[in-house]
Amino acid sequence: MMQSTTTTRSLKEKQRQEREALILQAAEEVLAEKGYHETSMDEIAARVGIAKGTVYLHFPSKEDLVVALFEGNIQKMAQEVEVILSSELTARAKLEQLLQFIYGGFFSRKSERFYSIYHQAELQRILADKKAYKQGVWEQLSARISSLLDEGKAAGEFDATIPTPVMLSTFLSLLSPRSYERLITEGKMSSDELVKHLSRVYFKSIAAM
Amino acid sequence: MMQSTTTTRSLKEKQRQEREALILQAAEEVLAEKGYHETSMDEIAARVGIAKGTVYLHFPSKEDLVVALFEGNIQKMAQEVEVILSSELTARAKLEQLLQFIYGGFFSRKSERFYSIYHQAELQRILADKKAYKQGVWEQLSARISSLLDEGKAAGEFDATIPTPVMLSTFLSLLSPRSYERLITEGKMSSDELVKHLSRVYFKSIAAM
Amino acid sequence: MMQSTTTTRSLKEKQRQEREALILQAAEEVLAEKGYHETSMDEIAARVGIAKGTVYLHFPSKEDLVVALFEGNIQKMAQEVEVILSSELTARAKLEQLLQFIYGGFFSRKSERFYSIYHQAELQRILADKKAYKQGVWEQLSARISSLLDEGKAAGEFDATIPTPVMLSTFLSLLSPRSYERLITEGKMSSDELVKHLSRVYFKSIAAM
Amino acid sequence: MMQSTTTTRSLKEKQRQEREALILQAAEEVLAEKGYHETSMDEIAARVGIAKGTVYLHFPSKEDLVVALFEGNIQKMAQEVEVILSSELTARAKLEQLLQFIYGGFFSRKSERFYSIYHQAELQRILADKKAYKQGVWEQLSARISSLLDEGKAAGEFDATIPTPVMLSTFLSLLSPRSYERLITEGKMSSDELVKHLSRVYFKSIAAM
DNA sequence: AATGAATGAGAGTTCATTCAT
DNA sequence: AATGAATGAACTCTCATTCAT
Repeated sequence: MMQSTTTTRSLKEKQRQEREALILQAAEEVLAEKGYHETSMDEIAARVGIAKGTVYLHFPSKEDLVVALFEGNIQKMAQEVEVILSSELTARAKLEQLLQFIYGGFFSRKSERFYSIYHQAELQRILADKKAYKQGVWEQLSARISSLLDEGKAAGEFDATIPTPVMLSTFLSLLSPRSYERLITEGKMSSDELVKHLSRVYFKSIAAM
Repeated sequence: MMQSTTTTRSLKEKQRQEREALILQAAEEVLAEKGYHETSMDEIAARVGIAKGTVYLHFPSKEDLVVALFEGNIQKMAQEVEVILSSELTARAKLEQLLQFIYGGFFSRKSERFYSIYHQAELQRILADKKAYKQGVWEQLSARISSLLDEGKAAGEFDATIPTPVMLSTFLSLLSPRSYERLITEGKMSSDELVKHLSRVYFKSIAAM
Repeated sequence: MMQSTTTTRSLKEKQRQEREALILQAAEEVLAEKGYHETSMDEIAARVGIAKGTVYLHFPSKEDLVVALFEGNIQKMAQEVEVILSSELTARAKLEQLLQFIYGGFFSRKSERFYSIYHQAELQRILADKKAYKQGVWEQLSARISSLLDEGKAAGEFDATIPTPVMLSTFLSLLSPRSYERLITEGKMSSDELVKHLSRVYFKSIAAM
Repeated sequence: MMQSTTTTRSLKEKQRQEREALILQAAEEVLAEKGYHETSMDEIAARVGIAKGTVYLHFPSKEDLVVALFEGNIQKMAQEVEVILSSELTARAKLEQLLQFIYGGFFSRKSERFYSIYHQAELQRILADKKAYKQGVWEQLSARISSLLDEGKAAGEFDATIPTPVMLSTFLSLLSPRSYERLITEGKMSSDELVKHLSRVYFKSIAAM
């Protein structure tokens, strides 16, 4: 009896979370396609195949919906990045893995879209108000990579005459693949090849002489 | 009489163009501040100090207004770039000048805003429909730089084992200064210093060995 | 067996009526606080501690719920009034008792709220459609008091030159205590004192000369 | 030239005010019929024969619309009342004029509706937030009448043993004609007759003995 | 040519009501 | 019987666009 209740509850809870995931997924799709303002709650609901009101059972507002979308994605990304960064590799190897993760694992499967959404200026404005995670996650990542670059300099791997912020920025620009995207989507090369080239070019650029 | 009319006409025409410039300038400001959808025709008109209807005498729609804005900016930029590219310098020197132009001349004065607007995904969608100039200008620029890189390879300046598209992408990412912007605005370095560092890093990365 | 069923049934029936009473009570509270349209079925259910759907098992609609609320209150009030009116007192004494009942007994305990709800224009509109009880009860009360006033006139207690409808209206306005309420809630006087003053003033106003 | 501009401007301004008056009038009608929450901006606009958006050109929100409605009415009423109260009459005569004004002049023409709207509890809640005028006008009126009653007591006109707040409340209840309304609308008597009766009854009730 | 009042489609949001569990 | 997730009509408000003046 008790079990039945518990079972029922967890079943419902599971269904609830599944639906929430579907909503987030649909939102992600439409947002990537149309951007924040041209995405309507009606369309998100329609894509999931539910009524508009139902979306509001899960997210109290359109803003909250996209915030949840980002928090989920950023959380997941941050965790996987953390695994890489806390491994026992050289600075260079960690950065290479990071690139591989973004382009191969994370990016090409899921975050192609994530990036395309995340960089929408309209969303930046919305998310800016809820800085918590942005500073809490993005800034953290920046700090971690800066340390890594400094370690590399100390270990004689990297060129100490290049300011770390410059190294960081050029690396981050590799992680926010605006231009590189095209190379893959236009079929000029595979993501593996691209990562190989970018790694090589990047490490050559910052290598100690 | 005839002359008077002509004079009047050209005077009026001049006023008209001045006003059009004012509208474009106001639009640029508000777009940079608020993004496409949160920019209202009302506010643009108000900033110029004219009536909303008057804006429509110059541009048939909000979309056309921003398209005109970009066409103007891109045209100007393309011209100046052309001067650099058609000079008698080495490939490397041309690319360095290009960077200097973006960060020093064009970027810091005017295109800080241009870039912040241009990268708004909402606008990309709008502009995508009117590909004409995008392909006509951006693709042209890409093609010119690709040739330049190939020349450099041929001249033994650049590393021929790096695919030109990769070189191009990394160079273009230097021209679309997302991350680099911060370094300047946060006061970590001057735009001159930044360009120096970026040039050095970039050419080191693609240098022939 | 039969008895057990009956017992069970009456037990359930009793529980049902208790719950119904709780719903009505909760509805009364929220309606008094927020008015009809700002009262949601959700909040009523939440206050009772049951599900929204359960409320609909007792009342087929929000409208029906408030109609039931009034019918209950008016019924109770009518009964108690009837006791007073059918007693063996003089017209004046009956009217005094009526005032006392409203302000002391009924009003201060329960119908402060009843009145505050009943006078909401939004509810009047709803109730107007279901005139049955309104005419059936309120009009009845009016008729009874009119008779009483006529009796008083006949007995020489009241001033026969004042039209009975006027007497009735002024008396009814004492029973619908809009302005008088404040005197009590602002602590200017007790409800007993207020009734004493109102009685005195009222009977002075209609006294035979 | 200048005159033409001025004329045009004042003409437009006049039209604007006329339309604003039409909107207020329509709002008044619908509000009286349906109450605040069942009144939609759509319906108000439809009654005026304009688009919904046009209403928002005159009033920034539904709330502001009804606030404006009341401020206008209360302002007008307050002015006329002030004329009466600052005249050179006896306390009693002033109060009689006040009654006449409400029932004859103001009430029967315009404020029958005003009262029916003003007493809607839903509106009270809205107006409560913008107390300014409520306290500024209604409380002022109450204070003025209290003084008047005190003057009457001092002059031996009124019964000093009745607390002024009680006198005030009974008088105010005459001014908020809930029950009296019926006497007129049901054709039992003219408003003149009603005022005569109410005056007589009221002053008899508070008369010094 | 210039104005800005007017328009109305479309957005986000709420909530009484229904119904599968 | 009881639940509460799902529904969708209806609401307020915005703003690009039009057009009479």
